[in-house]
Amino acid sequence: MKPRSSRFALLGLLALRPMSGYEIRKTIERSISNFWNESFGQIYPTLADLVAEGLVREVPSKSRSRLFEPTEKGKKELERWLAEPIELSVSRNVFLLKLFLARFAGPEATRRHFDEFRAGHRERLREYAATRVWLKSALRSSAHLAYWLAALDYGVAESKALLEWAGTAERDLALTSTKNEGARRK
Amino acid sequence: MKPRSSRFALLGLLALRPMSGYEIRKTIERSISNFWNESFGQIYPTLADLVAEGLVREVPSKSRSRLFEPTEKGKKELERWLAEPIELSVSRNVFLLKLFLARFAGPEATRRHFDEFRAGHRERLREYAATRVWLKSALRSSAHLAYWLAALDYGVAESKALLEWAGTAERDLALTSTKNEGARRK
DNA sequence: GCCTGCATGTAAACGGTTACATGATTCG
DNA sequence: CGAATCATGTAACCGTTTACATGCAGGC
Repeated sequence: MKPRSSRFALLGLLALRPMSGYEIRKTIERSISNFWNESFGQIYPTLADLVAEGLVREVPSKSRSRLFEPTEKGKKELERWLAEPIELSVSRNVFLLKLFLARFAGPEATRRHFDEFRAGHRERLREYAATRVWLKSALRSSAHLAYWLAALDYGVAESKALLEWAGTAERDLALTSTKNEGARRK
Repeated sequence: MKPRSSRFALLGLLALRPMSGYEIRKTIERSISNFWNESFGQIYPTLADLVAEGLVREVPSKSRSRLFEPTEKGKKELERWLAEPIELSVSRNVFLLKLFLARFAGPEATRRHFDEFRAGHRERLREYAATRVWLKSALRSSAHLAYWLAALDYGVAESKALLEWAGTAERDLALTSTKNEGARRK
């Protein structure tokens, strides 16, 4: 995640079709917000940088929005970045941190975290299902479809697995807690 | 992840046993580095902050390392934080971003990403298995064991699911790419 | 006329990593 | 003796989020 991937995210989105900063934000929200986000405070300055570097150019627009598209150089740069190897970075997981320290909390708190965790992932699965239907009809002939479905299924696989894990994990925890009934805290 | 969780991570680790900044770093590396990391540049100033707020105090030490432990107030604060609900945040996923944009890259690049992705998760599973063995013997009587194993299993479940996903996803992609043989790019 | 959504941007603050500086201790 | 590791800390930088400021357009 280190090497300024925001710029490439923007570059990639503009490669789909010319867009304004505002449209980029909306598009992200509707498509990749499950694994990627950009704020306006990031988008507009980055867009200016990309233009300054000749990776993106502004195209004339009838409306008051400023449309941008990648230049040839920009497309090359995008391809280069896409081919670059990915270091799988460790993203912080507050849920796991709290589980790791759960001995210091009451069992009620942990149970609530598990409940919310499950609810969250069930909700995500519902969203994914809706997105899947929509994608298939809206992008019937798009060359991107297969990749976008694959990305969607990543989320589905993850949430399903974590839901299952949550079930067994909580049952296991209940078992050991009844065994050492009494003493809490360290 | 928003509200300064670093401080609580340190507080939680110090609740396990009094530690120096250096030891905190080492402990993180050996235990929760799969889902949490702190750098020295973060640890030492945060430790100073925690002391200034009366959540942590320094305990005398024979060696040249400065040992810290949570105060009563600190323990209370930790418990309070542990009970707080968790908003499941979206962490950026470069792999998925590249998959989403894969139409702009060559199929070789995508194949390589998948290979590395699989290799990475297989490696993780190997590490998890080793950690599991070690944990069970080293913490046989610890009240933390059950939680730590649960946290470990989270990673196992995730990696297993993603390995499976990668297999089917790549196969699906291969199918559609042979169907639309010829045209690449947009 | 007013509210919502469209639209662009800036400034400040934040959380975090990296690099640097320094020196003691331990072990081969 | 020299290298690795222990140990503490600071400064600079980076990417990102949040809040703020501004104003137009379209529909109720």
